[in-house]
Amino acid sequence: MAGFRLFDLNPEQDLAVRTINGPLLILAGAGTGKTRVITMRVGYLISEGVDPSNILAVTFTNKAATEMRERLLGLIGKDAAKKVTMSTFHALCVRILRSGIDRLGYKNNFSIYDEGDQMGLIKKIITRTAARDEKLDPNLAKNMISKAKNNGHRQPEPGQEQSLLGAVFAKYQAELKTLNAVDFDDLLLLAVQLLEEHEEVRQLWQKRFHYLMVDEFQDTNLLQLRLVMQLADARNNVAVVGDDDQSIYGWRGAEVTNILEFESHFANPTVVKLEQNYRSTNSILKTANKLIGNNPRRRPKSLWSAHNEGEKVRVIAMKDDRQEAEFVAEEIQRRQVTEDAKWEDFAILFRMNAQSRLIEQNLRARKIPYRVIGGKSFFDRREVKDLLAYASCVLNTDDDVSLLRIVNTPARGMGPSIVESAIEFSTKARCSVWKALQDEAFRAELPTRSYKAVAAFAELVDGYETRLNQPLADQPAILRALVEEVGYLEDLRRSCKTPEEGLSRETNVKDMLTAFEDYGKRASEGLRGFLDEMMLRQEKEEEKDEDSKGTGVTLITLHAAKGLEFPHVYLLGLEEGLLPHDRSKLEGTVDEERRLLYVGITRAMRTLAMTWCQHRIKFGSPAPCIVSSFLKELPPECLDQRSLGQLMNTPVAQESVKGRFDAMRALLEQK
DNA sequence: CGGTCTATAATTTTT
DNA sequence: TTATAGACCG
Repeated sequence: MAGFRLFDLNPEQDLAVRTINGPLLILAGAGTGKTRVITMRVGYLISEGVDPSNILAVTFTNKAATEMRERLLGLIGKDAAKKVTMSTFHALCVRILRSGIDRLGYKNNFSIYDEGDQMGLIKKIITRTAARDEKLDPNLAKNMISKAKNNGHRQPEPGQEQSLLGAVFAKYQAELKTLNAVDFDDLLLLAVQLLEEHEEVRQLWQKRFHYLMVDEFQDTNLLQLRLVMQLADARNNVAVVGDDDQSIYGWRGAEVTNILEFESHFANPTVVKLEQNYRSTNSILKTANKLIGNNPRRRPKSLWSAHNEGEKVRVIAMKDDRQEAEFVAEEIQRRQVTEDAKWEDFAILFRMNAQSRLIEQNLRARKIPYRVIGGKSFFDRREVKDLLAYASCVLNTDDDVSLLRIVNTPARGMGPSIVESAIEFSTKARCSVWKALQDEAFRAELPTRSYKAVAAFAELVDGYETRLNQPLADQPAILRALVEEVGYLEDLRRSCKTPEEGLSRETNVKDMLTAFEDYGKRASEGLRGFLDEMMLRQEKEEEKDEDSKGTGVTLITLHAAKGLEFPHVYLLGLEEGLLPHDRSKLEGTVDEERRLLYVGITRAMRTLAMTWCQHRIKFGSPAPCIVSSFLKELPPECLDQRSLGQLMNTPVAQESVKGRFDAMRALLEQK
């Protein structure tokens, strides 16, 4: 590719882009142009003669992958960009597994279980396994199993098999295998196993990718590291980008040590630090630097900016959470007018989702448009899951969880008693429920009516399975026909309380069917591929329709805010117990809470206000709060600390003339 | 069988 | 306060 130019890169960015051979660690602080460096580097690789199809860029989220693809498209053009593999860890693992999981005793048409499916299965196993006096929180079990798997364990540790948790773990794994299903953790676990244990598979993939790039490396867990190590061949062309100071997913299994001890995983890497920040004022950056400097075990970094100091970071004490919400809403409303700002320029950050409620009320009362990021997944919707379950069930009839979900939806005479006995039979015969339903020995026990219902259901599924698997089958049409034949939409409407709800659910189903048709036009993997994509894209409600983007004030948790930036940020609830959260002290993860605040602070471009309350309503009743200990770690010279009362007494005109005078007064007030 | 009542617990959530 | 899960009753 002739004429590719590296423009507007600072010396460190330039080094990161030009270092193409051997391990490379890019420590990219917040707002240092990370994505730009990654895409530029891909462009540079290609300009140096690397075949784009030999490049693999891995991200955590679909959103990041999409963004990178778009940026790359603008940089190197459609043809080359399309050949670069840009994928999430999980999607990559699906690709690896679809073409080789049979070596591990699964069938290549395996189903993918999301957390809901996983939970259902675990609950079932617990009730089946636990003795009468034993209890196990399914949620806890799920987390423990997930943690174990993310540490590379496919079964309970020796000695653990006797405990209920160990037994459940073992049974869960075994059951998944008979169901020919894998959960999200398995995708990584099994892909790593496949690569580690099967030389020929490993070589195949190593031959495929010569240059690896991993984004958000601080969030990788043990398995993801192992995956990268397996994919890297002897050339070890592994470039990772990340920031240990922004590692906030330790509780989900992320290993900060992956990035802290990069040198021990990939020998003699080039290490590049990106410290020039293009996002924030120096007041904000100094505040962030000082805070994070209190963390032990980090790669020292110090963000700086060519911007000026900017306004001081405000720290405002509130009487209570009501006042806090009122203040933020009022001020945003005022600033939107007086500072000629857009609603989109403001973001309100908090530790817990519960904190957003009061804010929402206040914003609504003032008719301020806002959007709440996070919340429930689109895929948690009943009708969406039902449709996916129908599809999954027909593609992999052994998928009990999906089968049980739709076996009597809509009602077709397959009531709980039949289902119960089918499950019982399947447990005894150690087969899937589907096999049980087909087994004459099982059917023989049933009364005539039930027998007929089972036979009809079996015929239905069987028929569609055959139709779908025919070569050149018009799969979208077949899926549509299935939905039609079972009368799903009618049943859905009937089960809804209001017509509006029914309509919205119906629309969701139709949208999915349309999405499948669209998928068929751009991909060749058929319903299986579509399902994979759906399962791995557990996107949230608000991400679904693009037009909802960019409208209004953003309400978001600190976790979800990583990677985003806003001109004006309000960071709420800087209180001991909230941030750092009480639980973090118990679990000894206060460092991570500090990083969380660090992430929050570094989201702000121009102004940042942090608030804390003397009282906050917790679980219905007001509780006294004390200011977060983190606040003492911030540099006083960058702060403008006051109580709300003091703020109100400041004339509006003076407020915009912040500077020396304010600083002096703040100093005096501190005493 | 399905709806309603009551006890219980209470971060964060990329796939 | 509120969400949710399991118990309980019509």
